[in-house]
Amino acid sequence: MRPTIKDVARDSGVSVATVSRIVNGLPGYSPETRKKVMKVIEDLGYKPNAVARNLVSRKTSTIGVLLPQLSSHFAAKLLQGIEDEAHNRRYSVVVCNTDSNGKRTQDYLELLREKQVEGILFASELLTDEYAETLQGFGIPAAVIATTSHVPSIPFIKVDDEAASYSAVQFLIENGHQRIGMISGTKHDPISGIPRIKGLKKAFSENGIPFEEELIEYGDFGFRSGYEAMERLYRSNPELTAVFAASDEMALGILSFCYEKGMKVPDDLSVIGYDDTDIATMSIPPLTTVHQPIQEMGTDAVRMLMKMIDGNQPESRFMAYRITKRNSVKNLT
Amino acid sequence: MRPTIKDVARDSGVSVATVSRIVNGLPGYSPETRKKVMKVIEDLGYKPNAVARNLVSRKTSTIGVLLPQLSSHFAAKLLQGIEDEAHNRRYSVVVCNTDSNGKRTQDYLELLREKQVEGILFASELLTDEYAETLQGFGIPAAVIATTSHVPSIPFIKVDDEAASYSAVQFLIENGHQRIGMISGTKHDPISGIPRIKGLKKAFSENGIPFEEELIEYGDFGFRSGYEAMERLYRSNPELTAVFAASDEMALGILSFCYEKGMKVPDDLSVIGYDDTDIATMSIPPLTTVHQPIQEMGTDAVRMLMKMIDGNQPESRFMAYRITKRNSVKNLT
DNA sequence: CTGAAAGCGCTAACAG
DNA sequence: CTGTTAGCGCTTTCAG
Repeated sequence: MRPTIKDVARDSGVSVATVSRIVNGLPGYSPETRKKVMKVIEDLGYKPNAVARNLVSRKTSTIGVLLPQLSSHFAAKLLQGIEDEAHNRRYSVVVCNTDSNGKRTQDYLELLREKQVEGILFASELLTDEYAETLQGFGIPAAVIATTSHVPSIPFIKVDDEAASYSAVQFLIENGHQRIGMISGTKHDPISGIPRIKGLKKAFSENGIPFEEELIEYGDFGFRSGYEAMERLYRSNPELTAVFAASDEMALGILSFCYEKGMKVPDDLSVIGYDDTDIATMSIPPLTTVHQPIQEMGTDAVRMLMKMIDGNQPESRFMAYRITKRNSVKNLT
Repeated sequence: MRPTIKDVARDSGVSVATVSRIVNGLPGYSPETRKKVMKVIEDLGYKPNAVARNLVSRKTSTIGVLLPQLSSHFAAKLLQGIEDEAHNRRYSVVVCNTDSNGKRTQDYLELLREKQVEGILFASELLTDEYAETLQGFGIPAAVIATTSHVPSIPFIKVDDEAASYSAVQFLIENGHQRIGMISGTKHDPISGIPRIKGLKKAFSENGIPFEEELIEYGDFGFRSGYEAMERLYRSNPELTAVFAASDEMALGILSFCYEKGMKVPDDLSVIGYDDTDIATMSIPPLTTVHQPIQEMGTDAVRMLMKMIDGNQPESRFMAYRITKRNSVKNLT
C-alpha cells in the first residue's frame, strides 16, 4: 500500500491539513513543522494521489485528442505539437484513434467526458452535427484542427484549403504550365477534397484555362492511391505538363509512377504536393509542396483550448500556408 | 453543475446504492425501479464520474507511454499499435514526449505515478539504471519496447538487432557483394548502434571479408544525417558496391545522395535499410530493408503489460524480423 | 500557526 | 429487493 497523506500526518505528528498545506506550498505552518513533515514525506516516499486531488478540485489537467489515425505522418506531427504545448501548460494528453469510425468516435467522446478531461481536440475529420451536438452537450471546451466547424462554440484552426490550392496551381501557371492535372483526395470530402478542387478551378478560370472533369482523378491521400490515380490520369491525359496532388504521399505516388514509366520529374512532368511533411524532403527529386504548419497548428490548438478552459471564447483561425519550393516543378518559361 | 449519482437517486426516489448497482449492472433491484431510474438517468443526462470511481476502485484503466519523439514514423506506428490494443482492453493511453531528456523523463514518470496509471511503457530509448530504479520504486508494471532492460521485473520487447543486422549484411553478401559499407546510428548507442555493427562484423568474418573502421560512418538515424554520412563514406570508400543503413530514413538519405551524384541505385550501388516504415515503399527505387514489426511490438507490449497488471510476470521477447525485398539491392552473381 | 470536520462522487459491505 | 453507512485520499473552510 502506498503511503497516503494520513500516514505522513500520523508519522510527523501533525494534521492532514498541515501536510496538505505544505505539499501544496500554501502558507500556514512554521519552518520547523515544514522541515519535520518534509522529512517524513521523504522517508515514506509519499506522493500525492492525483485522482483524489482531481476529485475535490474537479480538475484533471488532462485533455483528449481524437485522430482518425495515429500512424500517419500528419497525425504524428500534430501530436508532437499538441503534446509539447500541453506539457508546457502542465497538462497531460490522452490519445484516441477514431479510425474514422462513428461509433468508436462517440465511445471515445463518452469516455473522455467520464474521465473528466478539461478539453477535447478533434482533428482531421469532418465534425458531424452529431459529434458537435454531443460535444456541446458535454459543456467541455473543444476545438477542431485541420477541419471546419460551423458551431461557434467549437472553433477551428486550419489553413484555407481553397486559397492554398489556388496558390499551388497559380504557382504552376506562373511557371508556364497550362496543361495541369490534379489528384484529389476522397471525392466528396468537404474539408480537404472539394475546397482544393475549387481552388484549382479558380486559378484555371482566372488564367483562361478551360477546366474539364477528366483533369481530376481521386485518391485517398495515401501513397498507393496516388500512384494508381496517376496511372488513370496519365492514360486519359498524356499531354499534361504538371500535376497537383492533394497530399505529399500521393505526390510521391506520382513520382514512383513516373520513375517506372521512365518519365523524368520535373523535366517530363512537374509535380507539386500538399502538406510539406518530412517525406517531401526525402523524395527524389525533393518535392515542391504547399506547406502547412502542422505542428504549429497543434500547439495553437492547445493554446486555444486553454483560453476556453480559462473561460474565454477564442476565434477560429486560418493558419498561414506557403509554397515550399524544392525540385519537382520545372519552369517552362 | 453536472448531475451526480445523488441527483439521480433523489429524483427517482431511491438510494444512491441502488443507482450504483443499476449503473454497474450489478444485481439487486426490481425491473420497475431499474426502469424508473434509467429514465431519470436519461432525463438528467447523467454519466458516472470516472475520477470518483477510480478513487474508490484504485484503478484508472489508463497506461502511460514514454517516447523520445512523437513525430517520427517509428513512434507513430508504435503508438498506433499501443493505442489499438489498449482500446481493446478498455484502457486509455496518455502520451509523453521525453525528448530524450533525463529531467523531462523523470518528471513524466512522477506525473504518471501521481495520476495512478496502471502501467508504463517506455520506448526506443536506453532504460538507464536511474529510470529503472524509479520505475521499480513505483511498483507500477512497466515494460520497454525496442530497447533492452537488464531488470527482470521490467521485460523488454524488441527484435534482436545483432541478428537482424547480420541477416541484412548476409543478404548483401549472398547477392554477391564484398565491398560493403555501413551507415550506423549514433556512435555509442548500446541499443541500435553497437549491436548492429556487431552483426555486420560477424557476417564479414564468417565470409572472410576483412573489416576496417573506415567502412562505417555514423549518423543519427535521420534523413539528413544519412545523406551526409554517405557523402563521407563515398569519399573514403568510392569502390563500395553496397551500403547498409541502420534506418530507413538514412537509407533514403543515401538514395538522395546517389541521385545527386548521378549514381544509379541499385545498378551502381545497392542499399539496404532498417525498420521497414512506410517510407521504404515510397522511395525510388523502393527500398529493400530489414522489417521490424513495429505496430505489433506496440500491441504485444500492451498485452505484456496487461499480464503484469493481472499479477503475472511475462518474459522478455524478441520479435521476428525479416528482410523485405524490394528494388534497392542488385544481385551481382 | 494548526487541527477538526465536511465534503468531492462513487462503491461496497452490512443490515433489513 | 433496498437503504445506511463507511470510506477512497485529498482540499478547504472554520475555529482556535
